[in-house]
Amino acid sequence: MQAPSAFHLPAEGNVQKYLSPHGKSSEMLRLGQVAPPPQSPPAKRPIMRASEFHLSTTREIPAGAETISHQLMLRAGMIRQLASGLYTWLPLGLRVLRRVEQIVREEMDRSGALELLMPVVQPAELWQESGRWEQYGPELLRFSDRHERPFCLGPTHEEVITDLFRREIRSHRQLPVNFYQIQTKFRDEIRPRFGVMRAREFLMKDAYSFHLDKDCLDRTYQTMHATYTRIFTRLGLNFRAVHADSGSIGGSFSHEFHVLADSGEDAIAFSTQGNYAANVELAVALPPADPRAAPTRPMAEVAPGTANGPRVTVHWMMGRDGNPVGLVLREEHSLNEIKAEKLPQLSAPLRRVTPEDWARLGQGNPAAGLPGADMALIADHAAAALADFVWPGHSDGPVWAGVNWGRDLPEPVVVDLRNVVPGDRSPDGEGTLEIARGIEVGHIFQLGTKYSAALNAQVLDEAGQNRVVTMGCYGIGVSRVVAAAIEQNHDERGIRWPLALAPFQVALAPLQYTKSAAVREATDALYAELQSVGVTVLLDDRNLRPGVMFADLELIGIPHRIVISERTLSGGQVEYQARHEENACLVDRADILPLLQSALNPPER
RNA sequence: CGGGGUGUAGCUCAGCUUGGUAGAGCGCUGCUUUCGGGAAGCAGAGGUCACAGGUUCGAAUCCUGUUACCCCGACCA
Repeated sequence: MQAPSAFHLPAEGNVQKYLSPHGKSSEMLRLGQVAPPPQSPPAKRPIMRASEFHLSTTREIPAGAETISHQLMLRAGMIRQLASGLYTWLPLGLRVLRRVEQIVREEMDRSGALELLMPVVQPAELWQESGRWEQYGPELLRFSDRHERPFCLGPTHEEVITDLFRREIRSHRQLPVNFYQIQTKFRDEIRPRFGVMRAREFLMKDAYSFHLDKDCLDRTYQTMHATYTRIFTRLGLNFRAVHADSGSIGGSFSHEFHVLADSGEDAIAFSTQGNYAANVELAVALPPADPRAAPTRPMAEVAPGTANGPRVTVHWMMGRDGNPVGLVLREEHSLNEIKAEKLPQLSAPLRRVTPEDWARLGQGNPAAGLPGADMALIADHAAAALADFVWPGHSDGPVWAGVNWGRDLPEPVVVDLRNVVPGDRSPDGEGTLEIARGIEVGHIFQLGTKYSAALNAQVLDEAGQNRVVTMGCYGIGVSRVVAAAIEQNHDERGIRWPLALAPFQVALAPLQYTKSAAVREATDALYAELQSVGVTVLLDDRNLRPGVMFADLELIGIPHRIVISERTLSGGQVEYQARHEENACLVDRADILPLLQSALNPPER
């Protein structure tokens, strides 16, 4: 395209008058009012022909692609890897990415948030001001410009938005405000993997809201919760919003949005009957309903194989005071390190006691014996409720059976220490917990004043006093959503896009397109009809053997396929198959348009 | 950063142990026949065997170093 640089490109609706050699434009030219661009080529109709679209599929499973979404994105020709964690989006993949982006944008706009765009490159000063220049690890990619001034590539934009806010917003009357952007992020992940699922460079929607008080923040937070729910619903994904740990970004209150898929990296627990849902990292394990039973037998040292009774395991952690603390759980339960890290008795980055530590402390490994009364013990509720239990011995050595709290061991501090397991009582009291795998695609936080205080972002309140604003932040991993959608929607033949994400809604698959005039005419006519009612269509004019063409269209996951052949055309029919259906069906040519229109516009749920 | 693995044709891989100047399948180009589920025949194109150094008459192959990518652990949307 040769857009004449001296002129604005005409808006699409006005193209005609500029292009017409005889119409208004020449009059206008004569009148000397508007100089049309010289000989702009006619606007090209966006016919999507497979032969011109660079479909680039492969049969082989690419080496080094572990997850299904990564394999399928490579096989379907959606992405190509440039370097570790860096991907090019090919035309097919970009169409899907844009679909996600557009739905996110529409719903954010609808929520009242305002789109802006911030730089990827950020000056170190802001990060020094917030303290994160030092806090953030090596995943913050730092570099210097030609003047030796330090910069970083933005992994997130709290500093930049807070800086913008403090320069722009003066009065509480301008609040609340919620700014968002859809922008490339860079995190120098230690180990990028799973394709765009965990890339170093990725596309993210991040929003930041500003408020004078917590109530106002709460309202926007709820609005974002509802907005995210709308977004993932519109995307056609099976998802859940769960309570979450607020992680390193800090803050008090947060929800994660997970796309459910067996390959997900996170475990999420949710109530079978109630509304409770939480990341397993955070899910509360209720104490057993029944109190501890009384001891019934004496403690005895026995061989490991002969011990009867419930067993416990002990995790020795370094305490804040430098002495070991034993964390006791039932053997069938696993330690929740997030919960453990929050215990005031333990050192803040959790650290296991090493053999060297024991030696330095002048103590033998207590796994070789029962801990004495001077050893600090913290037990999980479930372990604390045991009686006559088995205490572990040293490797193959003897164990202690018939052990009881208070009699053979000091009464422990009792807390929630373990990961929940399926069948646990739900913390909301309704039903029991189930556990599913999820892929985190969204996260909403109440940040509080962490950044606004550090960067001194204040507004004047009603009383004319300066007040530090309180903030929320709301992220969606846009590029990750694409991969997550595939993890959730695929079969042995390839991708099965939810309609909202599909790169094309309909594929036309003519047989003998270049040989049969009847097929070509019928196909072109159908193409034009579909396009005129706004359906996105891919016309596979590659004249491939049917098997190859079908396999390609199924691999790339187009939801609806119409096969046009002389055989069915002679009976006035075409063949229709939905991607998620097992079999095709014959449809009268006259019925195909209404059929597709109803398939593409399902009634509101 | 630890631990492990792999770099050979566009893709997936053999060849390396035992050194002798590089192969298969798929894909790609041309022609012919085929044409409703990844066709067949014929003819072709395509590789400084990741890079550098060394050993050797001779290195994809043996040695040393470097580098890239992948997998397992701590980070994260």
